Amino acid sequence: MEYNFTEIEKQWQKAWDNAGVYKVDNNTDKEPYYVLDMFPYPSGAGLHVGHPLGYIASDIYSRYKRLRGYNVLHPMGFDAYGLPAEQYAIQTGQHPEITTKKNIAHYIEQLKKIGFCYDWSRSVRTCDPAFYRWTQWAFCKMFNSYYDTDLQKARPISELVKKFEQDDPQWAKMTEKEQQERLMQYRIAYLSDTKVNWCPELGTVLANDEVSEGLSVRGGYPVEQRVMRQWSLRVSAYAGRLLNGLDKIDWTESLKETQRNWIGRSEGAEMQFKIKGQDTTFTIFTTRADTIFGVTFMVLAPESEYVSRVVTDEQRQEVETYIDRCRHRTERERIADRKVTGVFTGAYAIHPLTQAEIPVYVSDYVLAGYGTGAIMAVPAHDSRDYAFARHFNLPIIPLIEGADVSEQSFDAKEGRMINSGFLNGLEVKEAIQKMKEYITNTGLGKVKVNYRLRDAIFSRQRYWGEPFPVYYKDGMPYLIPEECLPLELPEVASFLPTKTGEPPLGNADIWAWDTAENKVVSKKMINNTTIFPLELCTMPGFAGSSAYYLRYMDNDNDKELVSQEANNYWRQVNLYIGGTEHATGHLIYSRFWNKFLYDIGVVCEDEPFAKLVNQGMIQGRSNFVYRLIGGNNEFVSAELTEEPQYKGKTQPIHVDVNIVKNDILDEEAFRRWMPEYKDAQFITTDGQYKCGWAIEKMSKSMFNVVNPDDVVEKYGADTLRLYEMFLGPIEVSKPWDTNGIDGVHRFLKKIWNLYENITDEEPTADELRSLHKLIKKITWDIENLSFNTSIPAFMIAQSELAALGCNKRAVLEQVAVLLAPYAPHIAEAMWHRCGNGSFVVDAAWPELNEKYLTEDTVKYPVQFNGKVRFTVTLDKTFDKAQVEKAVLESEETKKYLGSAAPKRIIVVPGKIVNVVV
RNA sequence: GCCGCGGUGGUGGAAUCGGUAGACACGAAGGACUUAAAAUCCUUUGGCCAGUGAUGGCUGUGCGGGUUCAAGUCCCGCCCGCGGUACCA
Repeated sequence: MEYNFTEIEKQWQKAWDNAGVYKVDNNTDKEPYYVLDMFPYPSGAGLHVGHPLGYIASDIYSRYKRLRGYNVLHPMGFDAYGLPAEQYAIQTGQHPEITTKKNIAHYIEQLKKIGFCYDWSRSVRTCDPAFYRWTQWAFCKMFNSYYDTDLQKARPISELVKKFEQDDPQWAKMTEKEQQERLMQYRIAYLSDTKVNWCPELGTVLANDEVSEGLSVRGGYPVEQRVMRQWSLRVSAYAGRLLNGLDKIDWTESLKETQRNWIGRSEGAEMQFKIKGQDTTFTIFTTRADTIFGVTFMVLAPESEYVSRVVTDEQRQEVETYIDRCRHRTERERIADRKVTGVFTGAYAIHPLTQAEIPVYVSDYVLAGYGTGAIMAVPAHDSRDYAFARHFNLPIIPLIEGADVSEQSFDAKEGRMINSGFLNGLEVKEAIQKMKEYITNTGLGKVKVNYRLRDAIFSRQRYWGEPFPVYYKDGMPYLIPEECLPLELPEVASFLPTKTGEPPLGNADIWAWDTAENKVVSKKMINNTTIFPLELCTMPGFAGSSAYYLRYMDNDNDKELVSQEANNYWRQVNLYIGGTEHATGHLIYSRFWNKFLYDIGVVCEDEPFAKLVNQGMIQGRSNFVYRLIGGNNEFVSAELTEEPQYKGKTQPIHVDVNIVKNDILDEEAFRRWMPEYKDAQFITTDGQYKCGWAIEKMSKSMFNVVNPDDVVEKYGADTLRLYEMFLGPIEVSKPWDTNGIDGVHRFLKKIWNLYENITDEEPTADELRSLHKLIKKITWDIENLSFNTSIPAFMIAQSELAALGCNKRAVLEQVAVLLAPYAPHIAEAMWHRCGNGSFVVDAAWPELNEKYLTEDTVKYPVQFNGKVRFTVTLDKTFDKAQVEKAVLESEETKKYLGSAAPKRIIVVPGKIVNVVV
């Protein structure tokens, strides 16, 4: 019977659905195993062939684990808040909720066709009030917590209040507002005036990881610095734990390294400097305390609060002009224009050791957000200080023996100290240590660890996000009661900012909080005694994605984010698959969020994702046609474009890859493709028009987008799944090249043919050897996530079994189970053809029996001086001496040895023989 | 600049612990079946050299060295590509 994939896939998807085979229960005696895909943002374009790559891999792994007897949680949901839907709403007036719902429905439909074993009843979407209730709830918990730096964990803010009441006599005298302001400096979710990445084009602030080279990652619009009152999350408090936690998790080294760099731990010292003639001191941070004798000037960040304190009257005007200029420069301009700039403040610091007077400058190469926003400049040993010193003609004192600083600074931390008083003669590393001891002992400063990681800005001036459960009384934020959650997103007349520049929620009429009635009421009723204005910002994209994996464990619980029982059962994600692009965003925020929930006792694991694999990107493979310049709609076949008569006279044009097969253009389809090509003429060598190709990003404008639906329709879901795996290792980026898909499809046709006239006869030794070779290989592959190498193994098994004419149930049944994780539909049909009534997902993974693999003989490659010359087949039981003897006696050996005597013979039993002549 | 990853036929890739490099697939060439096409099947297919031929020899995993009986795999020094990050003191 012919392999009718359309029928098979339709039939079994329906049967699985009806039987609810993928429903996951929390109450079983089975071992749990949690496999998760990073959930997608449902864009209007739908899935392309690149999206399912990771999903297929995780699906194979999930199905395998299930066959091995685990209770596997393998859910899918949607990261449904985000900019595109809102931008679309602004342009068309279509409510983001409607577009989002439509897009999600489309995604689900596409995903279902591929035959994933998701339990759809556990699905979540971040824009669902039943879901974002818990996002808001976590925010409230963060608002009501502070980070105890002694215990290194979050604790209730009420504990801090108690401490203030006991230890600080001032506390009781403060007004409520003053107390709230003080607490705000400790809360994990806090409000502050922050310098933010403001994107005027998007009308919102962006987190650091949403900005790249001064442009917004989404849209590529310029970003500038602005001070705004914003919500932030105190992620930086967790920097140490986020760093140390990396040692406990099984992620790729490169991803961990990216996070380590992002967290950016650096150990150094903070030192105090006095200002000459003033009662002011300021603190700097340095990792090179040893270079203290080389300090020839100091630099403050333009935003540093020290600036206004130290600046002299004569310099004030100039300094203010400079600061003003810095403020108006966008980050992009700063990056583009690396010219040295800065101004003298007129102030001098006193060198704590030499008492020398050191000029204090302001320059934007010092960042306010890092360390103390002030540095001691050592031009001889820091390239940035060097450039500054050169520009302003400041002295440069070399501190390391033999360092030539006439052309550039010597930044390496090596060599012997000179010009450095009591540090002279020491190696740099010793000098750093000694200097740290010195400043600690003399009280000049203290040893300090700094992190680059900054707090995450948590406000967005946007509509399509989670509302903050916050109202304002006397300018201070208060939470709405927990039992009133979720605070639902209100309707607005317009998705644009208001005329007065408020975020879109400023357009909502019903958006005030009645503290007496505990409900949302009309803004008109605000009286600031019982009815207060609500927060107008919404939460950023990473809010909803930070704890979604917990929700799948217990997704219809309306009492808790996740119950203790469900969390204690599933614990954490065992295998997480997704792209590297989330290395410094989602994967930091999620770990932070999880650690916070761990601190407050909601989850039992400190790390959310035990093992993480990054799937590579699927790139597009574009095709080109070559239009003859000045020709009459004539197109030159690719192989002719370098011929003298056409060279340099053609223009490559992207052509839709869907009308090209194996780089051969469907000429008729091309003429129909666009009106302008209606009378296209083709110049070819052999009547076939050959297209050129290139690897590019998969995108509409390159006409290289391949839709999985089309592949499923043409070849079936099983072929798509197999082929995506066959393309190469899961973690490597590779182009989608349909050229090889026929081979995989042919394999499925061929294996299907084995399942005719199945008998109960005893399998032969050869058949069993084929089977067990396959069991061993596939098991190893899946355990090691090496899915690409399994497909050849299946192909080889198929051809071996076909050659043996195998139709034995005992063999074929097992092959069906092995294939089931990869190609579940055909495997189900094969399983049933073997006479089974149950579903193949409920079968048991085949047991490997090594005894079927052992052979009586070994084929030894025989090398002479490392070159393989021939092979001999010898008894498996032969020891080294017997092998050596057999090889030496062989006719072939005489040929290669001639009269010479071998110097040495290496025998690796079971492997190889090397004769050294 | 720094950090990370990679470089194997015409193409995607395999070689999992240092042990026959190029499995498997695509493409290409030739052939069978067919009125023809599609589908299917068979043969050949890293390069070079010799031979009518079976075959034999040399060479070959980015480049140059090294370790080893043996290197795609380990070590040292380069080159190239990709990704991340960047005034982080």
